Amino acid sequence: MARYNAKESERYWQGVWDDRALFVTPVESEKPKCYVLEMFPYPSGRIHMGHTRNYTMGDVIARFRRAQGYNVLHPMGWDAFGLPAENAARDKGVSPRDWTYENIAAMRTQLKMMGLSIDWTREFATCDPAYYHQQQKLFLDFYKAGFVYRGEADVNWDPVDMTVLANEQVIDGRGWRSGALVERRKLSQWFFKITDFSEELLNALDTLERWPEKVRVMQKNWIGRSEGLKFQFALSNGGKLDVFTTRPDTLFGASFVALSPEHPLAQELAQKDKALADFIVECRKTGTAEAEIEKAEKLGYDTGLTAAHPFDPSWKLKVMVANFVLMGYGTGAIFGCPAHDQRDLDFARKYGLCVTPVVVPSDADPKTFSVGTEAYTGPGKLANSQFLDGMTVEEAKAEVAARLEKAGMGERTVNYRLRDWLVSRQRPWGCPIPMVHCPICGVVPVPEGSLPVLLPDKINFSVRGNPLDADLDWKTSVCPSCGEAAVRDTDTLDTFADSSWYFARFTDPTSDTPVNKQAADYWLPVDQYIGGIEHAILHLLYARFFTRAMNKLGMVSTPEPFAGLFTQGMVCHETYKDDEGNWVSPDEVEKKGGKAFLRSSGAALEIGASEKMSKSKKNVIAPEEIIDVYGADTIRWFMLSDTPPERDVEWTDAGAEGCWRFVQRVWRLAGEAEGLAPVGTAPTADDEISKALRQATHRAIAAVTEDLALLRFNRAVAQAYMLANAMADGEKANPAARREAAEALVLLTAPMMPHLAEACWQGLGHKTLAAQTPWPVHDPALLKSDTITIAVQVNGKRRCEVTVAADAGNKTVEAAALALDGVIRALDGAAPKKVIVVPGRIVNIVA
RNA sequence: GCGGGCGUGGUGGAACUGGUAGACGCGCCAGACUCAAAAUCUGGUACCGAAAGGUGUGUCGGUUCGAUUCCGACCGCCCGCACCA
Repeated sequence: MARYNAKESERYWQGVWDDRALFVTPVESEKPKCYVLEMFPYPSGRIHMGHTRNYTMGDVIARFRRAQGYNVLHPMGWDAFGLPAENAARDKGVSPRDWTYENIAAMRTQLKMMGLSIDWTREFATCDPAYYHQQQKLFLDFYKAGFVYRGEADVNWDPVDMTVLANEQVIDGRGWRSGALVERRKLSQWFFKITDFSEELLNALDTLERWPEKVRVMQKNWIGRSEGLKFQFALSNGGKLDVFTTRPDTLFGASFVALSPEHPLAQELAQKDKALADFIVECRKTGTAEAEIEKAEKLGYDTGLTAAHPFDPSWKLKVMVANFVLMGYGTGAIFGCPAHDQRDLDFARKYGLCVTPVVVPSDADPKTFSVGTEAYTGPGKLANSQFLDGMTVEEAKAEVAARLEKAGMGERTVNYRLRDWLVSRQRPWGCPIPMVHCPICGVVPVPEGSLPVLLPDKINFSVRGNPLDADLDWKTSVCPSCGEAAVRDTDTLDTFADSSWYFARFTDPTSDTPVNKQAADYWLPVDQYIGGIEHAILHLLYARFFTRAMNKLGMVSTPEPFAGLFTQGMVCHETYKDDEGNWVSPDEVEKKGGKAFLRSSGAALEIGASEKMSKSKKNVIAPEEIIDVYGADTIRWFMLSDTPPERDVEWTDAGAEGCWRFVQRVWRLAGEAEGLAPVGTAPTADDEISKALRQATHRAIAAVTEDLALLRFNRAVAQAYMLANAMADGEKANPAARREAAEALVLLTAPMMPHLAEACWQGLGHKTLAAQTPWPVHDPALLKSDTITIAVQVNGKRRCEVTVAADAGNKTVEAAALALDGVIRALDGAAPKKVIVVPGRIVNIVA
């Protein structure tokens, strides 16, 4: 029999699917819906192994659910705005638009070679004017609803390139491109009011049952809810100072009050105090580099002001400015209780402030309990605290809160770590913010009828700063309100905005509103979303925020975008280094007996750890080369085999060859079954071998169905191997049973190796397509056997096994077990004290 | 420091809610076919032991008739957050 020609076959079947528009999703359907989505790619120009893993998993689910009778939506698009296009434009002198669309065309071709069952009629790129037109409408809808506001923000400003930089673009305090020292500047910027949704976003995490626990925990920590008390200190200068604390119980242990260097009061005092101003500048320097923060010494500056203790106005606390107090959390001011907070303790020890324990552990004596170099943060009873003495921490918290609230000096509040989302970017390759700045009317939204605000045809990258800002033709506009000359907002939206609602747009990508509610309500939420763990917080949190905001505006009915989330692991490969320490690419390497040599010279190479494929370590394998050699089905099968999908997988040549062998094996097994019995022959099990084969077939159907539903692809793969092995054992089975097994093998592997399945299915004499064939259903009667073999233990140690009738009673099983030679030998004449029989599982004899 | 996860053969990994540890793949070994090789097929493969048997899921202890699974302590690795009051 001829070997399977993957290349030819794959091209052929992809053509057949295309011609029949097999994966174009019908608008109306009586079937239950299933929306399968993988995180859409950035159009870098070529797909990498990570993409093939991600999209293969999604495709398996899409094909599996389609076969099970679901109406499946499985679309694809492009996250097409962003920096790489700007860099390419600047470096190569091409337009970012052309560069992006050329990359999209190249990647689309590569993805199509994978044989993915995607509805390509719904494809769009976020840089399509039609898409960002709707995004601008959405922005204005959010603006009208109060979800968008303009505020001042501290940003990383590169004074040479005259642009804002993202945090990761600042290296050692300098711009990554210009090398200039980055300044912190206060700029007026647009914000999305994600903090309005803090509570909802947090609470709803509990409803996301099909999300990884890990991601939910990360989001929970990111939102960072803490309950506490906000209250006021009266200051010696007559002013008031708000502080936030989660430990109001420790108020009598207070020994100072501290302000953030960025606190308005600190700033105000610095205007008349040169030394304080210098101190604040000093704090700012150490404040940026992340690694240093950990080791940074606690520094403080005594303002000379004092604060009166709320329960004893004669008790004065020093007001310090301290480098460890954050302006962005709470009120930017705290009271320090050194005995029960490590940071406060470090600070107090350095500046000689008093340390009074007010919470004493239950096993310690309040009279002698003291705090040395470690703050006590555990539970205990209050002491040295007047009316709080003897209370538990919880009781004391409530008492202090109640008293301060009653006195009008404070209130219980909930604080969040989450901050509003700054979306302004001084970048030319993004969605223009549809706002106009008028010298008379101020900030005015562009009227809906004047949308979209299109990007200019030509973007000049030779100017300093944002090309949109330098493009006077583009920038100049008129005020929609008064008609006077005005300028456009030259900022664009953070590209995370683009990916925050694309899943909703896919449900009707041509709608002339951002979403078509009817379509969105039919399809949303996404039933299975698949992507990398690196998006655990930002993308997924932003998408949840957008969905909630759209929900509030009545645009979609679902509050959550993704009912099921799966985060797949990375694709890794061994690394190689030559004797000079240079990385060597796998295609220059020859491996012999577990050692690596340079193919060109034969020089020995050092084999390093398996790491995520990356250009810098040169350990990249190009998917198109693998497809070229083995075909798409082999690479798909590899991506699903062995390693659980959430873990990192290592690409190996040997593994790929193993997959290729299996492709051939399935082809051969199907070919052997071909002429045995006509299509549709009812299988019978009139002899032992046929019965065993039929049982193996139906066990495989049951197992693969369950495994695929739970995304346990590696186990589904193992089940397919087992069925193939059973077919080899069942060569003597009757023709109908062999055909049944072959058809099951083909259909069960069809979602994973779809081209091979079509070829085999045709070979088996079918006129229909495997992709349109219903999923096989197992016969429960064939999962049961007449006899079962169970293990027999003596004192918990396995000694032998016994084969009994499946419906044998415990007494029968017990008697059979006790009669076994192995048991008699192990008992060595002793009488069994107790016999435990777990039906169908085990017998344990206690001697 | 805080939070989360993970430790099983030469190797990737199976083992459902405590019930035959090592499914399935890779690798390796042997055999068949072949002039030979490749491909393919068949068998074997946790460790010690000639065998009987013994030992084994990071380490130590506990619960249990029975523990990879549950509990406690420790060791090691990975990920996330990090002066959040």
